[in-house]
Amino acid sequence: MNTLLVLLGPTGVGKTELSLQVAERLKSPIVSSDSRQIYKHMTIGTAAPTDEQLQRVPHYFVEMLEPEDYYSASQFEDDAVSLIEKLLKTHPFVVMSGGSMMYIDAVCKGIDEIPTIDEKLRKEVYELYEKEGLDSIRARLKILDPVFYNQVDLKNPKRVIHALEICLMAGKPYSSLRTNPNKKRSFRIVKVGFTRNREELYDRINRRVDKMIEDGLVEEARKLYPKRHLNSLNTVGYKELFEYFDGNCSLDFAIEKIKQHSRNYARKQLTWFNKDKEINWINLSEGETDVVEKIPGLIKIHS
RNA sequence: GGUGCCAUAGCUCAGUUGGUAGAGCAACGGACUGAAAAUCCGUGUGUCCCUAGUUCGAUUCUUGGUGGCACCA
Repeated sequence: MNTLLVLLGPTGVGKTELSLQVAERLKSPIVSSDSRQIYKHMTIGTAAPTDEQLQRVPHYFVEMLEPEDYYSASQFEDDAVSLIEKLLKTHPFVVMSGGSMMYIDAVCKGIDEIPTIDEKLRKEVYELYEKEGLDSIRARLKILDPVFYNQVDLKNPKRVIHALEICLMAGKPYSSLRTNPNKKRSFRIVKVGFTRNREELYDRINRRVDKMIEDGLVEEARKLYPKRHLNSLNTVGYKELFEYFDGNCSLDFAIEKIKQHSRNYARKQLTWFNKDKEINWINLSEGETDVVEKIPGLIKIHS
């Protein structure tokens, strides 16, 4: 059966270059599972593949959207699954590479059918939140969906608000839509996770941020500054520089924060990935030689 | 050189009228199903600078050091 090889790992671990080598070896295209590299005009800050790297192997879902375009894990599920099925007709292997946890799970397990919230409703609910606070949102959710009310993290505004939005949009309780599908795909999935020892990973992240600054991240962020309120730009590497442009901190402070937030993000990714028992881990700090040659073996183990 | 102030968590600092201590940030751990690089939650033992004294008991008071800052020479 044709195989989707999922390559994942925390930011800065070295996925991009390794994925290219693996894809070249398997004669596979690369499907990116990165919720930020999917946007245009953010290439430096998201460490997107370079033009040269993009030419080595065909890539999908890289620099595809404008920052103002709406996108979601669910849309990614639809788009990526149908693309992968199509590619697997002519390729025995397709490599999917990226670190966006929810995007990866959306493709591997699927997510529930939930109506898309239209802008008007979202605005209304947010205005209610601004005016009356979270308590009011909670109270409404409790009436519309007492089941989910008891499950949700009531301190997390985004979750509570979103649940209410869904209830209003769907005309039924959010909990009734949460079926935890675990959809079966028409292709085999093998997951390989790249990791490194913490200290080394952090060191790589710090150095990569310095390199981004050298490569012109400040100028890139400056051009995007007018669009700062877009969700796509609520992103490490940009939001800190926007604070600097606002005059709220020095450039050096912003750079330190970018490093720190990137490290925090890497840690969060590892927390998420550690729960996934299907991942075959490769620790790149442990003198692994010829990782690329190891991958086909891993694929066989699971066939 | 003299005088004054300061020395407490990785950092910035609070505090204990003498009963061995706590905030913010960092760090670490966790949650996560249509905005996810988002959003949220949990975790605080540290020679309270060193030394000698007073005391049942000192991080807290006193002596003497050491280091830092300020002012005066």
